[in-house]
Amino acid sequence: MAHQGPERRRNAAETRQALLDAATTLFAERGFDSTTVRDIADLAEANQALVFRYFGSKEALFEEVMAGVGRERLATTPAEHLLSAVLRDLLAPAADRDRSLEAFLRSGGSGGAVSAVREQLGEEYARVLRTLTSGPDAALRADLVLAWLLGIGLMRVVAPKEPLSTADATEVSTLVLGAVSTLLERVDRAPASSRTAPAAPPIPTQVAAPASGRLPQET
Amino acid sequence: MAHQGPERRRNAAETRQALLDAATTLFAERGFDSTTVRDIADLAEANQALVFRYFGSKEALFEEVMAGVGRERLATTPAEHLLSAVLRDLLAPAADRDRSLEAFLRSGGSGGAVSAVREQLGEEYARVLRTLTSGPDAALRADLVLAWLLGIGLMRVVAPKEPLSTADATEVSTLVLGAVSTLLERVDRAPASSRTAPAAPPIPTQVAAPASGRLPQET
DNA sequence: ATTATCTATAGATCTATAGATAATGC
DNA sequence: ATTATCTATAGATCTATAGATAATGC
Repeated sequence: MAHQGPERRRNAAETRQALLDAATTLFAERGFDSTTVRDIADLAEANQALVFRYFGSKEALFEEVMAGVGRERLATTPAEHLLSAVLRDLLAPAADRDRSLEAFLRSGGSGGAVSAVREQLGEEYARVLRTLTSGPDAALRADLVLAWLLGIGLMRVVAPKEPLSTADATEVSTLVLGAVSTLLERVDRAPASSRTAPAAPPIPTQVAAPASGRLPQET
Repeated sequence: MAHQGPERRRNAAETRQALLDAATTLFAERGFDSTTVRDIADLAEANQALVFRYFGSKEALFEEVMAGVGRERLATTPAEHLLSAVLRDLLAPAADRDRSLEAFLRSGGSGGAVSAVREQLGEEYARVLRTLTSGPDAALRADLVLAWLLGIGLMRVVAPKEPLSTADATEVSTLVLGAVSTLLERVDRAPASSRTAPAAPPIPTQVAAPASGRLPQET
């Protein structure tokens, strides 16, 4: 019950960040609706009114959470590794997982701004995945791959179900990447378009090496 | 604003059913948290207190909603058609869709009893899908298929994303069933088990004929 | 003096219950 | 007389704001 960790000396920037971190954790664990502003402030060991001072509203705070980690990875991961990077992340222990995806999955019931942010993030992932395949229905195939990733996240985290929720990450990746490469490569339906669309780059069917997303930046 | 539809004469059974239907619709559209008991009563044109009289609590009402349509189909659909049946349902217009799946997807942030019901429904689907494949990791493969279905539902309904959200149902089914059959059939990793486990039944790769779930029962 | 933080509270919910009312069946 | 329905409200939230307090930098 006692305070723990180093006392923060009055520092707006640090307090703001502590609130953002606490919000990320709680939105991921309980979703938007079930998380109260007071819970967030308590976890951050800050005053509840500061949430409004620093972010304006609970919804604006959610937007900022969703704009965080996930987009960093999108920007730094090459397209052909995105799939295995997301899979690896999804299958990692909760501590070093990208919590914004969980927040996404647990906030399906919230409307308004929350809903808008959710859809926007989906667009961004799909755009990158789309570059992995070609042909007339490339976008649809890419969406299906994204859907699979979301579904796996759902069954590992939100509605945990054995054996998937505790299965070995490599085994899951192998199965998924195998089936996905089938899905992305079979473009033999419209041979006429083989000249318009260049061949899609091959999808690595093994788990990629750890991404650089979390490495400290060096000069 | 005026009442519409035939006035219900005092009839507990009918009122109860009207509340259950309204709850199914609203839980599917907004999730558990964002739906209020008063919304449900209003849609059912009933008094708010009757929700508690007939169901006990909001959570108990949710449990009853989730126990409905989805389980009917589970009981009546042969395993080898479940996959395409769920797909067809998922891809159908909102009006004749099984709303309990949407309620499931939109209630990821709710804990307690709601969470328990969610996990239980997942178990039941997975158990049926599991019969479609064999080998040491059959259960894992079945989970992955279920995850895909959930993810597709998510991107069609909860976080609608073009082109998947409006894509032709048959086209989606073809793509998914093709990739899934690859996933389920490749059991060549453990040849020793080919004697213990009988060959899995073939997965139809076409959309099945309309299920019998909604046909009126004849004598 | 500036500004990060805290107190107190308005105002709007929401679930759930107790007890009153009124329509039905005998 | 029975019981389906309604009124009124308790009690517990929750987001958000206004204004007070107190730690920092000059």
